[in-house]
Amino acid sequence: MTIKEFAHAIGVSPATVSRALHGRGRISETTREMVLRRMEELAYTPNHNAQRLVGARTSIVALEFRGTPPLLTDFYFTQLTQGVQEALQARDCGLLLAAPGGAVWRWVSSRAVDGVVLVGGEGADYDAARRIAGRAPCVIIGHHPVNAAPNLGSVFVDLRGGARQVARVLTDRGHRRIAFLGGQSADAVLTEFRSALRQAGASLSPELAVRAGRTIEDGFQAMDVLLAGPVPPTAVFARRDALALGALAAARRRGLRVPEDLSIVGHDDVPQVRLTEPPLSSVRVDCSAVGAAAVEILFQLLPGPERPPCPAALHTELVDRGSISIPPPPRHPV
Amino acid sequence: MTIKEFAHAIGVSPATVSRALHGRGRISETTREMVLRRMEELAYTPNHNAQRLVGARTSIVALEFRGTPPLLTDFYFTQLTQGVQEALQARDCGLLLAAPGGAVWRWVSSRAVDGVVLVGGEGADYDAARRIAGRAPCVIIGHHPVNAAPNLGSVFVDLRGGARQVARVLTDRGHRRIAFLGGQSADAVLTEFRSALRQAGASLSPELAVRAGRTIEDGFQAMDVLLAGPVPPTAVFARRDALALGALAAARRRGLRVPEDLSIVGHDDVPQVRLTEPPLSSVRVDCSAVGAAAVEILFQLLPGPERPPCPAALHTELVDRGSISIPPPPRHPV
DNA sequence: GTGAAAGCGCTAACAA
DNA sequence: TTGTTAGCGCTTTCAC
Repeated sequence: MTIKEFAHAIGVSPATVSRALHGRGRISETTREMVLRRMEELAYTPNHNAQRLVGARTSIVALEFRGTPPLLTDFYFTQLTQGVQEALQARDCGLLLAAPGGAVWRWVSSRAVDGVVLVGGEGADYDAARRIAGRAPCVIIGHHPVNAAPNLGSVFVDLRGGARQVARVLTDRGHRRIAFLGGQSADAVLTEFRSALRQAGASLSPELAVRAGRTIEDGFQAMDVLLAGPVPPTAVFARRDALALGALAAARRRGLRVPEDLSIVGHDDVPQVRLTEPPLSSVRVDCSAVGAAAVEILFQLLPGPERPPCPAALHTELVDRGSISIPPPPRHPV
Repeated sequence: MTIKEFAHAIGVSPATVSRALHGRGRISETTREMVLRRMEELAYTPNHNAQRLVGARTSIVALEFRGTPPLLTDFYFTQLTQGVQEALQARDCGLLLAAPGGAVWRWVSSRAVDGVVLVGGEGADYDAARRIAGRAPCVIIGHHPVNAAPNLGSVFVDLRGGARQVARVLTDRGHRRIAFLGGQSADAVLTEFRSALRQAGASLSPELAVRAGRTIEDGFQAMDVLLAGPVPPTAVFARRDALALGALAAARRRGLRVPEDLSIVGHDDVPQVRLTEPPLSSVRVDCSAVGAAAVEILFQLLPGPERPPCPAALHTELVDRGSISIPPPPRHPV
């Protein structure tokens, strides 16, 4: 049923129906109610495409994940998506899940969506974001605030807090030989962890900062090598929980007790870390909140490109579940 | 840029541009190539809404999850979504992730999408599916084939194979006292498991068929009660991996070895079951394939409501990782 | 093989 | 307060 047919059926003009529908324009409360009521009865729904064609308000937002495809990080994907989903739903907006690899551009340029949330992987994604922002409001989620640009907002997870906390807890309990697993050398977690250790009078030995991959197997390998070294670490901080799980397995394989012989801390706090024995301590990132924040910013951007976007920061914190202990007495004189 | 402006800019009529774009209608190869080339140059993209308004081909499909929100089952969500996503991408279609609770109806009735994949929870969802099918092609994913209806297809996971396999493996290894955790009494897994046990000369004692919940904690509680009984089971089949994980914990708590003292088999094969010691055997369901199959069916439905839809079945199979053993020698005379 | 024109369903000026 | 009308950008007959 079209608006014309419907309007005719209830004895008003299309314009009146439209006005009743949006509350805009002058219309009497009586007519408005009548139209709305009969809309229910006749099950009339306005055509979404026609509405968008004439430039109606924003109704669909696209979400795209850049960067490496999810791994154990499925949790990340689920949580973030759910956060975005719920926030959009509260605003009566739909979520278009764009395929990885730049599909979002198609939806933006064809005006199928009127906003974009981009989950950034690496640096190059910022260029993509700026390009998109030229066409529609865009919010990029990353680990760093983005230079303000018209139509471009950003939400970033400030990874430093959690890293600092881990450094503090480990050093406080007396650890001095501490390892770090995973992450690029420019990674914020590593950087912050290293400097926090230094501040605490400890330090991160170069041979204990391992650039591992992202799987459990990677974590196992890396930890196994470390434990085979002359002076193995008494604690390890893994940039991803998967690596931490691998480290746990490696320790077990060598007959080490966790946390008595080796303290382990992960990062991201995926559900899996609660299943091990002992449950692993991990740095929590509230992905759902990140998604919600992104939508929040996006809607601040909507009024127009004039408004200067303000990057929103979310912080991380250590959740200690008991895989951290004091270091064991040295087996070799150091 | 509109088609009019673009057409004018390259010296042809809008109609020609449209023809070049779709390959339909009479158009010379030369013009076609020229238009396409200049489209790239001038970065013209047709307006998606206008295209849909005039009733163009299908370009967006909605996906909605009914039923209980994901738990440990996040994996289910991720995999299924990914399967749907990839299949749609291959057909150059977009994915609208509808909010749980019926949001999909809005997108269908407003013609924002031209197809729907519904992931059913309980029975009532079939009515919703039929209602949707009245407006747009719809495929429902469930555990049972759906009565053919115009415009309505179905993909179902045939749960029987896996259940039968579990029954066979357990009885073959000599188990006679076997427990079942979770699931409604009408659940296909339970039904099939019971009848397969019977065929093998074993049986499922009523007191060992426990209607547990869906969390790890639920599994722990239920298993704990069973193990406290006078003649505890030597093997347990859990309807969900979460329950199996709980059962494992309960066994551990009582000092039982797995699988020597208690064999455990889960269902769904979520990644978590590989992390335990020993890794749990589980019945695998290929959710990604289910999603892809749904899209496949959906596109068979598109030509029109005439075509009779044929329910697609996917089967389950046991993945044995080593949490199944022969039963321990009886501690009490039976 | 190509162009002109009608119309998809809606909103927003402008009239009444 | 309500109705009339002119497009929004596209596809698709129908002429040429």
